[in-house]
Amino acid sequence: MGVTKTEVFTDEHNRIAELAKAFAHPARVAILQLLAQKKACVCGDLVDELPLAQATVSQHLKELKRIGIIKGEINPPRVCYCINEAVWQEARELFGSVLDTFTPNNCC
Amino acid sequence: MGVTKTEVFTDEHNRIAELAKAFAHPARVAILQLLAQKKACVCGDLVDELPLAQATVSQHLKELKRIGIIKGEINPPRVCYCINEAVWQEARELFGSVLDTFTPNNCC
DNA sequence: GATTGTGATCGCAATATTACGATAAAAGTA
DNA sequence: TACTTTTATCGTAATATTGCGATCACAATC
Repeated sequence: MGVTKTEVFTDEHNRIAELAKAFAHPARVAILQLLAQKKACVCGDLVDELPLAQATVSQHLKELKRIGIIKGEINPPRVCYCINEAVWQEARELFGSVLDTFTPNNCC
Repeated sequence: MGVTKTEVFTDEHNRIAELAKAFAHPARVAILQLLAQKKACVCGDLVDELPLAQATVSQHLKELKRIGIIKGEINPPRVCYCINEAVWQEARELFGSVLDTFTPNNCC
């Protein structure tokens, strides 16, 4: 297999998993952090900051765009990437909804 | 390839990515939520709650245990799984450290 | 000592991910 | 039109992940 059975899980669980995937690779964490702190924005600048080939960075950007957490604005010959504020907020809320509902137990 | 170049990223970025992986699959989100809300604890109960085979659930539990976000206590013939509070807190802090440092921009 | 209940592990198949060189695409510039 | 710059995409290779049936391991119980 290798294919996740998304259809048997709730939409919320699938969405949380998808948003978590955005952060589930160190390069993507680095990209998101650079964009969030506005230390970079243009694709080429991100490539300069990251120890990865241009093709690889572009691929990660594509995945982040697919998830929706970033958006790109073409500014020939450059492309400027930015955090999608609404989705960023969605991530905060969904992660919070899971992480904040932990009640310590004495079960084990 | 298929192998992440962890050595070229910071420890923090790698750790965030690893913790995010815990949430990067809907089954694991469901497991973590069940444990956080204490609606299940024993492995068998988790299997009953999830639409996956026992072997698959066990594998996800192993991965969560490897990451450290859950711990298991053997209680023959059962095994009781619980959230590792310290790591749960670590996740909250690290995710927060990224998600809270977003300053809206007017770049694009 | 055989049986039972519970969970871990093995082995396999299928798909996904990561990485990168090479090349294409797009739009401006000479 | 040719050239340059920047980014996307293609193709490929290697490794990782997901899923499950079958089996193993362990301790309790009969």
